[in-house]
Amino acid sequence: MVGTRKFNEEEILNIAVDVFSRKGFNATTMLDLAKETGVQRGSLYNAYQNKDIIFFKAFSHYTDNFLTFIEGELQNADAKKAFTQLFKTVVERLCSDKEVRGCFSTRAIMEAAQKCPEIHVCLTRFLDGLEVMMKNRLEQAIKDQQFIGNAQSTARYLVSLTRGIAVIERAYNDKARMTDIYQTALEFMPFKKAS
Amino acid sequence: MVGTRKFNEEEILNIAVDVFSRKGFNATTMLDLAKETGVQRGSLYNAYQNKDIIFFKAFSHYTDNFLTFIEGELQNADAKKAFTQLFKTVVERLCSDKEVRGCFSTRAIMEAAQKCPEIHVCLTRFLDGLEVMMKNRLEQAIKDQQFIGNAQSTARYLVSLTRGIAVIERAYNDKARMTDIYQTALEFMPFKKAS
DNA sequence: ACTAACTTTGACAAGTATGTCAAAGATGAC
DNA sequence: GTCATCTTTGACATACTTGTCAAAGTTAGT
Repeated sequence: MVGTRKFNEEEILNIAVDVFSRKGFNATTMLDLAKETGVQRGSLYNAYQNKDIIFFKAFSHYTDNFLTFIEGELQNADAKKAFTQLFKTVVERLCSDKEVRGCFSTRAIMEAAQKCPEIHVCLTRFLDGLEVMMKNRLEQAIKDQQFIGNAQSTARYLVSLTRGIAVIERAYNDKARMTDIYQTALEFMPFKKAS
Repeated sequence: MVGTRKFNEEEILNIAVDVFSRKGFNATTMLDLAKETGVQRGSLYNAYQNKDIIFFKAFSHYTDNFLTFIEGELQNADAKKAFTQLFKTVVERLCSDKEVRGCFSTRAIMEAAQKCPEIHVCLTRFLDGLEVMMKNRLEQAIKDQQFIGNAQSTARYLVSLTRGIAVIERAYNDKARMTDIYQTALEFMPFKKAS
């Protein structure tokens, strides 16, 4: 590669995720991104074509990380513990970091997905990925006789619940409340100890 | 009142709810609102001061309607049926109407609440209202021996679930999926027929 | 009919965001 | 060291949005 790029793409995308998370899609301008990344606006236009594409790449980057990270959380041999761990991590990721960050996939995405079909596809692909991951774990649990129910429906339900919790984060920014919610949900589910 | 206003406020607010629902808060301009309501931009600035205030009034109007409407849905003497009816109505309201409307309280609100504290308060008040309504119904169910559990936590959990379903609507716009989700959730809950 | 009080209307000014481009600056390949 | 190639930078033109205001229009009360 000649005339190489000066900035680190990974770094730029992480910052972009952060900015979009805080401000939302529409409220984030190219100037905002330029300021916060330290990369000139013109360079951003040169490297990516526009805001949509930066968002798309940032979101993809975020979801890839998120999914691979989450997958590890479901490893516990006890199904209920596995899902508890998953939700605990989701909540932690929602609340942690700088001030209030909110869930990237729920906030900015809703705005961006509307105007950009590619991003909408990216969103559903992410949710589908989450769903498949949970579904697989639930099927395993059923085999292990730790759970009885429809894996597909339950997975979709749990995905929906994670989105709901993300919204609650935005409204109340109260970790205890979010924890209470997923614990209540999991208590209702017919998990059993391995027999 | 002298020099009376020519437009009907109720009508304007309903249209505003619709426009904000479709476009989101930031993407909606005063010009959009003027075009769709048929009221000149200057008149809107005269009547309300800015977009925030129009949004605030529109949102309040929407939630007032929503809550009073929803309350009626919980009347069924059988607790499980009551909540099923509630979710059914929520889903119907999310999907019905013109094209995709999405949940006003989940989409535009997330954007607006961030920049405007008054709107944020309005949002939590709405969610709190929903929560109280559900909590009351759950307490009744406990008295009726139709449910066992913590009414407060369960109510919060169900509120979160309604938000999650609203997000799913945006992502998939699939009524069957949304129905499946709340049915799955309600099946998990320890409802009993009246004894 | 007149007036006071309010609304409507269109125009204006100022600020903000986008996207493009030419000139200048780097860098790897030869 | 030179060249071809890409990146960086700042400037520019365009378009959009906001908010304000004066002039004109309208209406209830007297």
